Amino acid sequence: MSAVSSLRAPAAALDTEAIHTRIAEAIAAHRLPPGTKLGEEALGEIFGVSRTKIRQALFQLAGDKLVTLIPGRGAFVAQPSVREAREVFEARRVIEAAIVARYLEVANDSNIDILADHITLEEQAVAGGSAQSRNHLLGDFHEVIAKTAGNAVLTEILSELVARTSLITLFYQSTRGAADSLGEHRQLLEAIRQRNVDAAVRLMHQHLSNVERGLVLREETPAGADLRSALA
Amino acid sequence: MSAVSSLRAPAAALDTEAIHTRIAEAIAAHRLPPGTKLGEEALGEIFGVSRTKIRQALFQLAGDKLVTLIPGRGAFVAQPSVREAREVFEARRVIEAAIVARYLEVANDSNIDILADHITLEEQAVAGGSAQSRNHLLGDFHEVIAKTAGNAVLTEILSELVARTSLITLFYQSTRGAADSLGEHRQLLEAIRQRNVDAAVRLMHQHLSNVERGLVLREETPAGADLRSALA
DNA sequence: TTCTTCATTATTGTATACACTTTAATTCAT
DNA sequence: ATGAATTAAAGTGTATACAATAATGAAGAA
Repeated sequence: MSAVSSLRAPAAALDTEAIHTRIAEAIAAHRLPPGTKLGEEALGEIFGVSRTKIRQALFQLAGDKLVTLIPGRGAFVAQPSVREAREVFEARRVIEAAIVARYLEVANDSNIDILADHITLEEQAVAGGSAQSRNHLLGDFHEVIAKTAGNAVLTEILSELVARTSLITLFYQSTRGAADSLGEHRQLLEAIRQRNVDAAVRLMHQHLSNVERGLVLREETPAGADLRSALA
Repeated sequence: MSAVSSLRAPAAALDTEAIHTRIAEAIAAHRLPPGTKLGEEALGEIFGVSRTKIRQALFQLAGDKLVTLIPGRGAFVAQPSVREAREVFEARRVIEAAIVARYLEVANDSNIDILADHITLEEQAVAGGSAQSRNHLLGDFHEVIAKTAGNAVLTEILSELVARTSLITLFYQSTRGAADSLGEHRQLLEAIRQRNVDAAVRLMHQHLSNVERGLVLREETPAGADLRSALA
């Protein structure tokens, strides 16, 4: 590839999946707050594609429950209800208790070291990183465990729930600091190192309940954000 | 509405969601076997809409893992791998164990009567119904419990897993009769009537394991089916 | 001013046109 | 007759045009 082409080329049109990922990440990273209008033409201009691909991506995002489609009105970043928030946390407790138990069945020492490294990253982000990278790493911790546990179906379900959790914690302004979650992750790692299944399951359950308890579960309606600065 | 209009009208164009549902049901009901090519033009003609809506529906179905999208080649009814089959059953055991426990917390006698009525329908279908209605009712049993348990997030996840299970049991020709599942459903109902949580959870777990064990988990590749007769 | 009504504008919903890729068929060489 | 190469057909990927719907704003009446 020539330097000229990389300068002048219109950046090889993104496909539907790439657009889906970009928007999903922007929502999870809190760059697109709940309620934001996702106009098709505006998104198409940002990504340099026609509305066709944008619409497909928005349909997929609606399937992920990250976006709400209102017929005739358009797409908006989802505003999870209090009920939905509680249900997502309960679902996560159910699934992640099983995942952490399975993790302890299959994980070897090197798997556990990878988890420890991840917690080190969390520590650095809590110490000096952006709120965005903190949130991302804290959610990723759960996905790392799931991936090692080895059930791809459960892992994918959890990924969707983690993304929804990110939306929930923004919408219901969490009163918890990232340091609280980090501490609980450390405790969980300790139980894992000791191969204590009961303790690990219990800690995972408590951790998720603590995060849920940290939410201010009242109905509110914040405003939207600027599309271009969030995505471009 | 006049009789004339109902005779002549082109049956009010179906929307994307309706098309999605129709195809999903056809797959779950085994009228569209795994591997069947889902041509966009053919589907558009069947439903009387353009490829635009068909494509949106196919994208959604791919998200449900009922359809596989191969770039440039088109959409095909999914052929779940042996690994995926096992993972779906494990996921169901995890989720449904939690659901049945929650069910016993919230269900009143009238809820349980509804479940009993459902089993009566299963008995009738096993006695004299079509294979199609038997399969549908046997899967529906699990969804009825989930719905009563009251967590919509878990219920929706389970619905998708039940649909995938339907695909799996067709692809890996089950050696079990519907009567086996019916018997296990009856046992489960009995435990529920006695409000025995441990027994109910154990029976649900065993039931799902038995269904999985009834599968012939080897790789195979059956042929496709005729679109029009399955959907029109 | 404030509410209602109507015209205008903007945006979504759908179909269609075209480019490009894959598949199939036909032709030619071996 | 078999297989490779070429050409035609069919189908998917994307953009765009048009129709239908909803949001916006102006004008007029209370």
